[in-house]
Amino acid sequence: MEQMTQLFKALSEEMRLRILMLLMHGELCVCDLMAIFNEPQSKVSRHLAYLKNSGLIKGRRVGKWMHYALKEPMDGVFQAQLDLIKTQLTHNPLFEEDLKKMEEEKKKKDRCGEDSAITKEDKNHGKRTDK
Amino acid sequence: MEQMTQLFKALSEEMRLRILMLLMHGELCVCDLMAIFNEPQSKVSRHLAYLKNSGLIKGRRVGKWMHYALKEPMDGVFQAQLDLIKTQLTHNPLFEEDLKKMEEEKKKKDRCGEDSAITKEDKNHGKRTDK
DNA sequence: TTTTCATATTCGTTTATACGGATATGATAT
DNA sequence: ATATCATATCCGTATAAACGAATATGAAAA
Repeated sequence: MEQMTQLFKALSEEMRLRILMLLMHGELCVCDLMAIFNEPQSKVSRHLAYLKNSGLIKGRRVGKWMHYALKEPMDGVFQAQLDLIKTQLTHNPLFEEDLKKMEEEKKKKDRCGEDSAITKEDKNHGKRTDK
Repeated sequence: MEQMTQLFKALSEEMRLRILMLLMHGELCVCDLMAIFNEPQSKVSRHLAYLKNSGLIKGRRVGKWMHYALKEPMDGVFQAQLDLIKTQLTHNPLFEEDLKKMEEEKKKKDRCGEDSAITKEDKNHGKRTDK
């Protein structure tokens, strides 16, 4: 019950909704989100912390960057809510714009942890940092 | 967008969720809700006002009573959210208990505006509404 | 080790919510 | 008109959220 009200509190703030909508398409790091939203770092991090505390997302460290993704496995109730929200908000111009900016951001080579996955050996001389 | 965040704010409080779950089964007046929740009148009215301002419910005056019901027609996005919430919360003990108390409350004859519906003409033609 | 970079967290402040008790309002009853 | 009833709203207060700027932390680079 309290988990439920906490879920809705997490969903009741615009930036948090925007973050969740983006993470439905995959992992992102804080610097990506800062670039996409053009918002100060403390604000982005604060909302990420809120989402994490609410049980919606998880973070993992990749070198000096923090990558965030939807929590896996996601609570069934939460998942159903996210599915619904996705259908309801996907065609909203604000989110479409965010998505477009995200794609552009991902194209940029030499982003934070490079393309979010591969390419770790290059800089780490073959050593793996995790995963 | 703001309508969306406002919706989630409305859903992020326990009593407001309980009220909505009950109104899915039909109209109720403030005094019913006070009795079901055993909570002070100002608290119940405050949350009803919040739900009304959020566009989820409407009130109509019936004599000296105010009857509240889900807004009709309900915004499509809102309706989908309520449908989902209903499936997710129906089997929660708290809401089951509320529902049971609601039924008991409805059985009580000589409630506020009688059985929430008909009986408008009767009492407007000189019949007593309490006793 | 020292510096730098990405991010988290803290600080002081502002705004929003929530609460119970008290009072205002609007309709009916006397 | 006055009283009463059901409800809305206001009061003072308490807690939670939100913000940008500043600072702390932890990993990598120099």
